[in-house]
Amino acid sequence: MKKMPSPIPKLSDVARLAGVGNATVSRVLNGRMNVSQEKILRVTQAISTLSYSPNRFARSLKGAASGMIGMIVPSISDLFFSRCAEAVESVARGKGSLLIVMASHDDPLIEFENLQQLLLHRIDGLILSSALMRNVKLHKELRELRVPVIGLDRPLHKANIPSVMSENLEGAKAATEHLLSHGYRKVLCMHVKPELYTIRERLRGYTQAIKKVGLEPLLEIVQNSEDAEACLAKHIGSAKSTIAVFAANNLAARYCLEALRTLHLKIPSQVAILCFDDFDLADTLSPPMSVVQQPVDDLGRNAAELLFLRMQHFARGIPETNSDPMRLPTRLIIRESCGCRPCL
Amino acid sequence: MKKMPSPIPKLSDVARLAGVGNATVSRVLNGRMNVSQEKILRVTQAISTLSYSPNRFARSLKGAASGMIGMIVPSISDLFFSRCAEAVESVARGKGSLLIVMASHDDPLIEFENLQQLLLHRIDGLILSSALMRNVKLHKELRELRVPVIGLDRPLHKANIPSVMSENLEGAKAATEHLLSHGYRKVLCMHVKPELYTIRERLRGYTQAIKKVGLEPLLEIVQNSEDAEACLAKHIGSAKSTIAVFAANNLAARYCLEALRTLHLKIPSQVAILCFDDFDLADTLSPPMSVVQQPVDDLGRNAAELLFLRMQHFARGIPETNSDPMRLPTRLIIRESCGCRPCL
DNA sequence: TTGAAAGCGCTAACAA
DNA sequence: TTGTTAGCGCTTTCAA
Repeated sequence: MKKMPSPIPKLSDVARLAGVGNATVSRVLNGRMNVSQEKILRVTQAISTLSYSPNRFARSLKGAASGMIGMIVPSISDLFFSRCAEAVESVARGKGSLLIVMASHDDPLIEFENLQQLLLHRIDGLILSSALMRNVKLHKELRELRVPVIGLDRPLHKANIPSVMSENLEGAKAATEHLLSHGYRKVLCMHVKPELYTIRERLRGYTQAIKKVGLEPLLEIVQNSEDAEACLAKHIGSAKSTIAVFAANNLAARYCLEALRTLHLKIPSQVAILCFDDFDLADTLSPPMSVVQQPVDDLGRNAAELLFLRMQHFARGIPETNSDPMRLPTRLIIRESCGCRPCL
Repeated sequence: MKKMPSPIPKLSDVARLAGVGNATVSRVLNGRMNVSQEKILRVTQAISTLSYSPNRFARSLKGAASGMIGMIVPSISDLFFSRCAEAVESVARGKGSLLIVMASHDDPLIEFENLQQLLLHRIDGLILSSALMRNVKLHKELRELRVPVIGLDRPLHKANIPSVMSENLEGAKAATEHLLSHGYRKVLCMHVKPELYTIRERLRGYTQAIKKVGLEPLLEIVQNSEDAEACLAKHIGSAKSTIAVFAANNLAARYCLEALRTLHLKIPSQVAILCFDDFDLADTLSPPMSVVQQPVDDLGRNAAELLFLRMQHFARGIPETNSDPMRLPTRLIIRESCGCRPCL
């Protein structure tokens, strides 16, 4: 029985059709200079008539880059990370790379497994929002990696890895100062997950602003809307005047919002609120929510661009020079929930 | 100069250390049965002491699957698609596959390029929320693909490809019927992008419900909140009683919500509203929004599982039998915006 | 400027 | 049950 010719054309098919050697086709493919115009033409024609495209596996087996970068984030469906991922994908697309996104669900073990998977697939680089900052094992692993890594939203300088994040401290400080400028004497800070770097930074910013005016910081962890209710009840009890809440992220804001509804408290006349992290309906709520907006797209884009730069350096053997985090400024978006009147 | 031994161990390193032939290592790696217990042990030990893992490129060059599946969606940061993607990623992870997500931005050209990219990387399968249903070129392309494809949210039966989606028509019908059951005589349907299959189906469901009670359907395209305002003003003008709005997706609902706020109209006493697609703060709004909830995770999971099934069949040469869409039921979540009282 | 030929790391057919 | 060996499709010396 005769063997059918493979339906998928290969380099040697192109060579045969063009009447040249394999090496010449390869040279044309890779833009090497030392090929005559005539053969270049013959080869390119053969390529297009066969609609040939090179087999990436064979190339990569020979040492070429895989053309894929990885990204590990706590959650794919979280708006913050999905927007970052979209920005990263967009940059990657421009560089001819594909993006593989994996979710760690904030579990260091899953994160580690994801990392292994990505390495097995020989990604050329990695963007990592690491689940656990103090994970010594991971840090060691990362430092020994044969692949450039950029941190996103969470720092990795302990592993000597550069990262991109928002100015969490400054943003929180500005937000708190804004609330204080309204004259509120009682500004509390509701937050979740204080173990996260970003949250800790925001708490620090809040605390700095509060202490600067000689007040005492009121830090409250809220795990759900009931917590928020209790917290609100506690603080509003004695207050004749408006109290203010700085929510350290939009989950905390959500709990607070639910609590306010349950307690029938008016925003901002009884409780003013301002939260870190913009969210989808912030400007559609009544009243619209004032927020600290993170430059989400820029975070993703910068991380991606930094990564591709590192990958270039890495390929040429240029060592990492600088692992200081890149910090992007936030924007304070004043709407109405903080007590400001709508200004059009 | 002596050549440094490659720092990355290969199969032959394992073989040498274990004192066996390459083929034996390969057999152990692939779980072939005909290897003696003793050698299995020696090989596995050698593997772990070298912490060896096989080179995927070499394997794939030999014809093995790439261990990657692709997913093309209009937007990565859209909550609906990102949640689908998360579900797909989770299934893929369980099957030892990686997921590559690309955004088409609803542009058929980008979608086509993305598809080409994914094919060059030799994905084993594809989940596709196609930007253009009538794209003949794409359909032809898809039918000739050497890779199994599953549609998601948007049908591809014209390309003879199975897909997974919500019961858009039935969900919209039930929602409209619910609004009608409140006694509203004027139930309009605000929508965006009627060219989308899902929207068209929802409009059909709405229309069926309206006609069944002898009313005239009132279909209104709203591109922004000003449109929604105008539309609302027009319909509420003569109405002494409450009017109701069925928003065909959450974007339309958002425009409507903004319009209602601008016009100082009360929900649900003056305008009742119910929308297709749950969204993040639907239950935190005042009043909480009644919605038609899509089984987002199930959509993603089912699409992924269907894809892996197809991939298995495909590998064994079993032809596609059935390209009927799989339709998952929606849930009507009654909150307060439709006029129902809160029931705890 | 060109082509022949030697691998990249793996799998599988074939021999032993 | 084993090991030897010939490729998978490409890139890259090396020699012409």
